[in-house]
Amino acid sequence: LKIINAGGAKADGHRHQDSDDEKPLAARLGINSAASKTGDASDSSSVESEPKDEPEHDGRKKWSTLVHNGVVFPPPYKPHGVKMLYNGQPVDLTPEQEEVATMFAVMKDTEYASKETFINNFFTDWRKILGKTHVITKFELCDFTPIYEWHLSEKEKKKQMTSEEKKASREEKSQQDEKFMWAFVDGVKEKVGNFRVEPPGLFRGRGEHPKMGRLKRRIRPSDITINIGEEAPVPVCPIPGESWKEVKHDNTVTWLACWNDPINEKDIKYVFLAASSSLKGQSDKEKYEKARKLKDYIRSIRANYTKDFRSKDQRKKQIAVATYLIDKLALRAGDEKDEDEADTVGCCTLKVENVTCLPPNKLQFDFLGKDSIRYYNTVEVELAVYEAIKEFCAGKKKGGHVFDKLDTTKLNAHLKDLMPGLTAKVFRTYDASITLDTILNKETTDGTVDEKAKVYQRANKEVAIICNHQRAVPKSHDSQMNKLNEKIDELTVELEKANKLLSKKAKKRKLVGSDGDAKRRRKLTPEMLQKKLSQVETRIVETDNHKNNKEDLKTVALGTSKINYLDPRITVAWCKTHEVPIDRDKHFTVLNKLF
DNA sequence: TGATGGGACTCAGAAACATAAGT
DNA sequence: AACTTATGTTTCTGAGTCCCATC
Repeated sequence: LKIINAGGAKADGHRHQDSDDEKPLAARLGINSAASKTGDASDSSSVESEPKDEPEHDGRKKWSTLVHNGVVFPPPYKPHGVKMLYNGQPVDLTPEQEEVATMFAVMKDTEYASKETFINNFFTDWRKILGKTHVITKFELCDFTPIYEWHLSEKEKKKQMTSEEKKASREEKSQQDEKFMWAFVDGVKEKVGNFRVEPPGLFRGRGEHPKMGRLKRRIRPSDITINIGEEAPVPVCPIPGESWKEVKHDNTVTWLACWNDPINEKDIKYVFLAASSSLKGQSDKEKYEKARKLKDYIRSIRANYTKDFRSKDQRKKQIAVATYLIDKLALRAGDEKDEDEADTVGCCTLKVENVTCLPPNKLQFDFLGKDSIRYYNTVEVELAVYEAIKEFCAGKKKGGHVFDKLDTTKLNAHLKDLMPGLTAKVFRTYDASITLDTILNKETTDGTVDEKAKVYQRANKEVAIICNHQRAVPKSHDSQMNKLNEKIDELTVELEKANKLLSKKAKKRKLVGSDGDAKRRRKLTPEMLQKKLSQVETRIVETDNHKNNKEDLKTVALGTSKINYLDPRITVAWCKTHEVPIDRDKHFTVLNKLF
């Protein structure tokens, strides 16, 4: 399968995928699924993993004892007393009213501040706090500038603190947080992830979220459920006179505390352990293990869906085509979404306007996916798939689902029949592993560690592109590019100068003959000049590479794939065989210990 | 049998922050 | 040595996936 890039708004120019998908890994990893356990540890870059199944764990019980200290609440609001203007006049606000006004004022230089939905939602919620009789009734007459300026000066004050002061306040904070940072799971000290309760603020939904700007109210102890071992002391509620909503002892879950999301009361926010904890590490490992297992099944899975491309059963046909897309393009499953969320789609929820059929057999995808990130890609597909998509779209009006006989439940149920535990998202992990492994094996050469690290970054980049991990162009990008260009110009001038000097000397030398004395009298011998010349040359090349690399990665977010998709076992094995120190990367250093 | 909704977990990019590199 | 700036890391919290119970 060839994916022809049509040049997206972002992440353009480098989409491609190997048609030989599973070759490199399959060749070395499991030949047959069950017996491959011992066989696959032999190869250099294959991965050592002993699936040490914890016999204790029936899959439901997550811990036997759990001890922790609960959560940290944000400090109460401290009024600043700076008066905003209404219709040109300063207005008095209660601390509660001022708090919300400040939340808005502070967002002045974000995109949100100029979005209608955001403003409307904010103003509606604020007016509830202002009360019906308050002078403030029209947003247009509000002037938040005084508060914004107060905020700027506060920021400046913070910046002006000496590094000792900064360090001191940092240490004080971490001392306060210390007891909340750790939990004991079955007696083992583990890091807690987000022990801080989310502070109140204005909701910052991604994309065109209908609820953006709504007030996210303050969370109080009476909102919070604590989950802790039966034996463990219940954390003291840190706010005097208040108490927890509930204390549970549920060892089938891993969370330490939870509360209902104030924006969406049916959603729950959890306090979990950090990624470095063994509980998280274990499920991470299971994820990668499942992706590796898929290699043993992929051939038959592909045969299975290829057969169904022409099925008379429309549902079977849709499952086949959807699976094909998920396999080839690493699309997300695409759950159904609520009306009051941003309008985004995944595979199962693709709408007819998201896919364009380009004869003879190309499909152009254009839709907003998770986090409202645009997926824009033109792909050459098997003719049967092309025809099927055309048929699915035929006669449906805008907004209609391409896969109307399908949802993620049905799709996953079918995948489970093909391989135990298989779900749609496993294909993304699988794709990432294949890509990482293929590139590392194909492109790593004997060279410096830096050169090898560049190869790794290339692989990381390709995975990010396949997963469509994009980022906004960094604010400083243009200025950085300009600087690099200037640097290159400077160096080029220097190079030319040196070149001229050199040829002048060569001429002179010709005239004088190869007189050693004449040479030595000069401060710069031709040899020295030559050396300088090549130094400048390499610096130009280096700077140019650096520049191109930066431009190349300006819209690619490498972090997400590194953390969630790159199998640490592949990385660690590669580091070992190519003598790249693992501790060049903090993330893999941590995971190496964990895995 | 399938729709609906709740629950728990992974995955997501931005922003804040810390540190290293460059001047 | 003292800044400034680039880069790497952590925090934050929103947005998905997928499972299960219920009707």
